[in-house]
Amino acid sequence: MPELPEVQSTVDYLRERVQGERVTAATVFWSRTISGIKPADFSRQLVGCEIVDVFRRGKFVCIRLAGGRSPFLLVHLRMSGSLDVVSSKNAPAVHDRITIELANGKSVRFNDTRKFGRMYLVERLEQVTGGLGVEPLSEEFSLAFLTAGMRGRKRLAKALLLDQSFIAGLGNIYVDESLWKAQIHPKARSHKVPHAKLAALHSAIRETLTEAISLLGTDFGDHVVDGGMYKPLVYGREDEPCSRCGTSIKRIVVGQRGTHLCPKCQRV
DNA sequence: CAAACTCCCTGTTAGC
DNA sequence: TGCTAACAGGGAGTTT
Repeated sequence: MPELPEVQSTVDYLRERVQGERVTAATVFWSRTISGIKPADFSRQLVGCEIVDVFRRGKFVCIRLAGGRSPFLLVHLRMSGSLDVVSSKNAPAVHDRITIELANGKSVRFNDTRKFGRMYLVERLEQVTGGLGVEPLSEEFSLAFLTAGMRGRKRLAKALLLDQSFIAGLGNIYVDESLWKAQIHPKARSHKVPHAKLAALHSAIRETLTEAISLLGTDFGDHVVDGGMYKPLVYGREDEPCSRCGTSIKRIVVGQRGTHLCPKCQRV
Protein backbone atom coordinates (compact mmCIF):
# COMPACT_ATOMS: atom_id res chain seq x y z
CA MET A 1 0.00 0.00 0.00
CA PRO A 2 1.87 3.03 -1.16
CA GLU A 3 1.90 5.77 1.43
CA LEU A 4 3.99 8.92 1.62
CA PRO A 5 7.43 7.21 1.70
CA GLU A 6 6.60 4.83 -1.13
CA VAL A 7 5.13 7.65 -3.20
CA GLN A 8 8.26 9.70 -2.55
CA SER A 9 10.37 6.78 -3.75
CA THR A 10 8.27 6.55 -6.88
CA VAL A 11 8.59 10.29 -7.49
CA ASP A 12 12.38 10.21 -7.13
CA TYR A 13 12.59 7.18 -9.38
CA LEU A 14 10.41 8.79 -12.01
CA ARG A 15 11.97 12.24 -11.97
CA GLU A 16 15.40 10.83 -12.62
CA ARG A 17 14.14 9.03 -15.72
CA VAL A 18 11.57 11.29 -17.34
CA GLN A 19 12.43 14.89 -16.52
CA GLY A 20 12.90 16.86 -19.71
CA GLU A 21 11.45 14.15 -21.93
CA ARG A 22 8.71 14.64 -24.50
CA VAL A 23 5.57 12.49 -24.74
CA THR A 24 5.13 10.83 -28.11
CA ALA A 25 2.12 8.61 -27.38
CA ALA A 26 -0.26 7.61 -24.62
CA THR A 27 -2.46 4.52 -24.50
CA VAL A 28 -5.25 3.73 -22.09
CA PHE A 29 -5.96 0.05 -21.46
CA TRP A 30 -8.49 0.59 -18.66
CA SER A 31 -10.52 3.76 -19.13
CA ARG A 32 -11.70 4.05 -15.53
CA THR A 33 -8.12 4.70 -14.49
CA ILE A 34 -8.36 8.19 -15.98
CA SER A 35 -10.74 10.47 -14.15
CA GLY A 36 -13.14 12.75 -16.00
CA ILE A 37 -11.59 12.45 -19.44
CA LYS A 38 -11.98 10.13 -22.38
CA PRO A 39 -9.03 8.01 -23.53
CA ALA A 40 -8.80 9.78 -26.88
CA ASP A 41 -8.72 13.22 -25.24
CA PHE A 42 -6.23 12.00 -22.65
CA SER A 43 -3.86 10.85 -25.37
CA ARG A 44 -4.39 13.94 -27.51
CA GLN A 45 -3.61 16.28 -24.66
CA LEU A 46 -0.51 14.43 -23.52
CA VAL A 47 1.18 13.92 -26.85
CA GLY A 48 3.72 16.64 -27.52
CA CYS A 49 3.98 17.75 -23.90
CA GLU A 50 7.32 18.00 -22.17
CA ILE A 51 7.70 16.61 -18.66
CA VAL A 52 9.10 19.49 -16.69
CA ASP A 53 9.16 18.06 -13.18
CA VAL A 54 7.88 15.29 -10.93
CA PHE A 55 7.02 15.95 -7.31
CA ARG A 56 4.80 14.71 -4.50
CA ARG A 57 1.79 16.13 -2.68
CA GLY A 58 0.30 13.81 -0.05
CA LYS A 59 0.03 10.45 -1.75
CA PHE A 60 -0.18 11.97 -5.22
CA VAL A 61 2.56 11.68 -7.79
CA CYS A 62 2.46 15.05 -9.56
CA ILE A 63 3.86 15.41 -13.05
CA ARG A 64 4.22 18.94 -14.37
CA LEU A 65 3.87 19.29 -18.11
CA ALA A 66 4.63 22.03 -20.59
CA GLY A 67 3.16 22.59 -24.02
CA GLY A 68 -0.38 21.38 -23.42
CA ARG A 69 -3.69 22.67 -22.17
CA SER A 70 -3.49 20.83 -18.82
CA PRO A 71 -0.11 21.23 -17.14
CA PHE A 72 -0.61 18.67 -14.37
CA LEU A 73 -0.84 14.92 -14.62
CA LEU A 74 -1.55 13.52 -11.16
CA VAL A 75 -1.39 9.87 -10.21
CA HIS A 76 -2.80 8.22 -7.11
CA LEU A 77 -1.46 4.69 -6.71
CA ARG A 78 -4.13 3.65 -4.16
CA MET A 79 -3.76 -0.01 -3.22
CA SER A 80 -1.74 -1.69 -5.89
CA GLY A 81 -0.55 0.92 -8.36
CA SER A 82 3.03 1.37 -9.43
CA LEU A 83 4.86 3.43 -12.03
CA ASP A 84 7.74 1.96 -13.96
CA VAL A 85 9.93 3.24 -16.75
CA VAL A 86 10.77 0.56 -19.28
CA SER A 87 11.82 0.28 -22.90
CA SER A 88 8.94 1.09 -25.25
CA LYS A 89 9.79 -2.14 -27.05
CA ASN A 90 8.60 -4.13 -24.04
CA ALA A 91 5.13 -5.56 -24.43
CA PRO A 92 2.64 -4.26 -21.84
CA ALA A 93 2.57 -6.27 -18.61
CA VAL A 94 -0.55 -8.09 -17.41
CA HIS A 95 -1.96 -5.32 -15.26
CA ASP A 96 -0.71 -2.29 -17.15
CA ARG A 97 -3.55 0.27 -17.33
CA ILE A 98 -1.80 3.22 -18.98
CA THR A 99 1.36 3.58 -20.98
CA ILE A 100 3.01 6.89 -21.85
CA GLU A 101 5.70 6.70 -24.47
CA LEU A 102 8.61 9.11 -24.49
CA ALA A 103 10.87 10.44 -27.21
CA ASN A 104 13.89 8.65 -25.74
CA GLY A 105 12.46 5.21 -26.46
CA LYS A 106 11.23 4.62 -22.92
CA SER A 107 7.69 4.28 -21.63
CA VAL A 108 6.08 5.08 -18.31
CA ARG A 109 3.85 2.14 -17.41
CA PHE A 110 1.10 2.50 -14.83
CA ASN A 111 0.52 -1.00 -13.53
CA ASP A 112 -2.38 -1.49 -11.15
CA THR A 113 -3.70 -4.94 -10.34
CA ARG A 114 -6.77 -3.88 -8.40
CA LYS A 115 -7.72 -0.96 -10.63
CA PHE A 116 -8.23 1.44 -7.73
CA GLY A 117 -5.52 3.80 -8.90
CA ARG A 118 -6.42 7.02 -10.72
CA MET A 119 -4.84 9.54 -13.06
CA TYR A 120 -6.01 13.12 -13.40
CA LEU A 121 -5.12 15.60 -16.10
CA VAL A 122 -5.90 19.08 -14.84
CA GLU A 123 -5.16 22.75 -15.37
CA ARG A 124 -4.66 23.51 -11.71
CA LEU A 125 -3.10 21.26 -9.08
CA GLU A 126 -5.70 22.27 -6.52
CA GLN A 127 -8.50 20.75 -8.56
CA VAL A 128 -7.28 17.43 -7.20
CA THR A 129 -5.18 18.26 -4.15
CA GLY A 130 -7.26 21.17 -2.89
CA GLY A 131 -8.76 19.20 -0.05
CA LEU A 132 -5.50 17.84 1.32
CA GLY A 133 -4.18 18.76 4.72
CA VAL A 134 -0.62 19.58 5.76
CA GLU A 135 2.51 17.81 4.65
CA PRO A 136 3.74 15.96 7.74
CA LEU A 137 7.37 16.70 6.94
CA SER A 138 6.84 20.42 6.41
CA GLU A 139 7.39 23.24 8.88
CA GLU A 140 3.66 23.75 8.94
CA PHE A 141 3.19 20.43 10.69
CA SER A 142 4.22 21.64 14.11
CA LEU A 143 3.38 20.20 17.50
CA ALA A 144 1.02 23.13 17.95
CA PHE A 145 -0.75 22.22 14.71
CA LEU A 146 -1.09 18.58 15.70
CA THR A 147 -2.32 19.51 19.15
CA ALA A 148 -4.92 21.95 17.82
CA GLY A 149 -6.10 19.44 15.25
CA MET A 150 -6.41 16.58 17.70
CA ARG A 151 -8.00 18.67 20.45
CA GLY A 152 -10.36 20.41 18.08
CA ARG A 153 -12.10 17.24 17.04
CA LYS A 154 -13.52 14.24 18.82
CA ARG A 155 -12.35 11.44 16.62
CA LEU A 156 -10.73 8.09 17.06
CA ALA A 157 -7.02 8.88 16.99
CA LYS A 158 -6.30 6.51 14.13
CA ALA A 159 -9.25 7.64 12.03
CA LEU A 160 -8.13 11.26 12.33
CA LEU A 161 -4.53 10.49 11.41
CA LEU A 162 -5.72 8.64 8.33
CA ASP A 163 -7.87 11.61 7.31
CA GLN A 164 -6.06 13.13 4.33
CA SER A 165 -7.73 16.49 4.86
CA PHE A 166 -5.93 16.72 8.21
CA ILE A 167 -2.50 15.29 7.39
CA ALA A 168 -1.68 14.33 3.82
CA GLY A 169 0.23 11.15 3.15
CA LEU A 170 -0.21 8.96 6.20
CA GLY A 171 -1.75 5.54 5.58
CA ASN A 172 -2.47 2.39 7.47
CA ILE A 173 1.11 1.26 7.97
CA TYR A 174 2.70 4.47 9.19
CA VAL A 175 -0.23 5.40 11.40
CA ASP A 176 -0.01 2.08 13.22
CA GLU A 177 3.75 2.50 13.52
CA SER A 178 3.51 6.06 14.81
CA LEU A 179 0.78 5.29 17.36
CA TRP A 180 2.81 2.38 18.67
CA LYS A 181 5.90 4.53 19.06
CA ALA A 182 3.93 7.20 20.91
CA GLN A 183 2.13 4.53 22.97
CA ILE A 184 -1.32 5.76 22.00
CA HIS A 185 -4.23 3.37 21.52
CA PRO A 186 -5.69 3.67 17.98
CA LYS A 187 -9.13 4.06 19.51
CA ALA A 188 -8.10 6.79 21.91
CA ARG A 189 -10.25 9.88 21.53
CA SER A 190 -8.26 12.54 19.74
CA HIS A 191 -9.19 15.30 22.20
CA LYS A 192 -8.20 13.24 25.23
CA VAL A 193 -4.66 12.31 24.29
CA PRO A 194 -2.36 13.90 26.90
CA HIS A 195 0.08 16.52 25.74
CA ALA A 196 3.16 14.41 26.43
CA LYS A 197 1.83 11.74 24.10
CA LEU A 198 0.97 14.28 21.43
CA ALA A 199 4.57 15.43 21.54
CA ALA A 200 5.69 11.83 21.22
CA LEU A 201 3.28 11.31 18.34
CA HIS A 202 4.52 14.38 16.53
CA SER A 203 8.09 13.12 16.74
CA ALA A 204 7.07 9.57 15.89
CA ILE A 205 5.31 10.61 12.69
CA ARG A 206 8.25 12.63 11.44
CA GLU A 207 10.85 10.09 12.47
CA THR A 208 8.97 7.12 11.03
CA LEU A 209 8.37 8.82 7.69
CA THR A 210 11.92 10.11 7.48
CA GLU A 211 13.38 6.70 8.24
CA ALA A 212 11.05 4.97 5.79
CA ILE A 213 11.93 7.43 3.02
CA SER A 214 15.63 6.81 3.59
CA LEU A 215 14.93 3.09 3.21
CA LEU A 216 12.81 3.66 0.08
CA GLY A 217 9.59 2.68 1.83
CA THR A 218 8.13 -0.59 2.98
CA ASP A 219 8.26 -3.84 1.10
CA PHE A 220 5.03 -5.30 2.38
CA GLY A 221 1.74 -6.62 1.10
CA ASP A 222 1.12 -6.43 -2.58
CA HIS A 223 2.96 -3.21 -3.16
CA VAL A 224 6.62 -3.63 -3.90
CA VAL A 225 8.73 -0.56 -4.35
CA ASP A 226 12.05 -1.85 -5.56
CA GLY A 227 14.46 -1.93 -2.68
CA GLY A 228 11.95 -0.80 -0.02
CA MET A 229 13.61 -1.93 3.20
CA TYR A 230 11.59 -0.38 6.01
CA LYS A 231 10.47 -3.11 8.38
CA PRO A 232 7.31 -2.29 10.33
CA LEU A 233 7.45 -2.79 14.09
CA VAL A 234 3.77 -3.58 14.57
CA TYR A 235 2.05 -3.44 11.20
CA GLY A 236 1.44 -6.94 9.87
CA ARG A 237 3.02 -8.50 12.96
CA GLU A 238 0.00 -10.02 14.65
CA ASP A 239 0.98 -12.56 17.33
CA GLU A 240 4.62 -11.53 17.19
CA PRO A 241 6.22 -10.06 20.31
CA CYS A 242 6.13 -6.30 20.85
CA SER A 243 9.71 -5.12 20.44
CA ARG A 244 9.32 -2.91 23.51
CA CYS A 245 7.68 -5.21 26.05
CA GLY A 246 7.35 -8.65 24.47
CA THR A 247 3.56 -8.81 24.64
CA SER A 248 1.89 -10.35 21.57
CA ILE A 249 0.89 -7.81 18.95
CA LYS A 250 -2.86 -7.76 18.48
CA ARG A 251 -4.94 -7.05 15.40
CA ILE A 252 -8.22 -5.17 15.74
CA VAL A 253 -10.45 -3.20 13.39
CA VAL A 254 -10.66 0.58 13.71
CA GLY A 255 -12.69 2.55 11.21
CA GLN A 256 -12.95 -0.51 8.96
CA ARG A 257 -9.18 -0.80 8.80
CA GLY A 258 -7.01 -3.61 10.03
CA THR A 259 -5.04 -2.19 12.94
CA HIS A 260 -2.02 -3.53 14.76
CA LEU A 261 -1.06 -2.59 18.28
CA CYS A 262 0.55 -3.70 21.50
CA PRO A 263 -2.28 -4.15 24.02
CA LYS A 264 0.06 -3.46 26.90
CA CYS A 265 1.94 -0.43 25.59
CA GLN A 266 -1.11 1.20 24.03
CA ARG A 267 -4.01 1.64 26.41
CA VAL A 268 -7.25 3.40 25.53
C1' DC B 1 -20.22 16.20 13.75
C1' DA B 2 -18.68 11.39 13.94
C1' DA B 3 -18.69 6.87 12.48
C1' DA B 4 -20.38 3.00 10.10
C1' DC B 5 -21.44 1.14 5.49
C1' DT B 6 -21.07 0.52 0.44
C1' DC B 7 -18.66 0.46 -3.65
C1' DC B 8 -14.82 -0.15 -6.60
C1' DC B 9 -11.31 -4.56 -7.89
C1' DT B 10 -8.54 -8.96 -7.93
C1' DG B 11 -4.95 -11.93 -5.79
C1' DT B 12 -4.62 -14.55 -1.79
C1' DT B 13 -6.24 -17.48 1.66
C1' DA B 14 -9.39 -19.85 4.82
C1' DG B 15 -12.85 -23.28 4.81
C1' DC B 16 -15.18 -27.24 3.22
C1' DT C 1 -7.16 -31.95 -4.31
C1' DG C 2 -10.20 -28.46 -6.05
C1' DC C 3 -13.58 -25.22 -5.60
C1' DT C 4 -15.89 -21.20 -3.51
C1' DA C 5 -16.50 -17.46 -0.36
C1' DA C 6 -14.40 -14.25 2.47
C1' DC C 7 -11.05 -10.82 2.90
C1' DA C 8 -7.92 -6.73 2.35
C1' DG C 9 -7.72 -1.83 1.71
C1' DG C 10 -7.73 4.19 0.10
C1' DG C 11 -10.98 7.15 -0.76
C1' DA C 12 -15.49 8.94 -2.29
C1' DG C 13 -20.11 8.84 -1.41
C1' DT C 14 -24.21 7.51 1.50
C1' DT C 15 -26.61 6.37 5.67
C1' DT C 16 -27.10 6.08 10.60
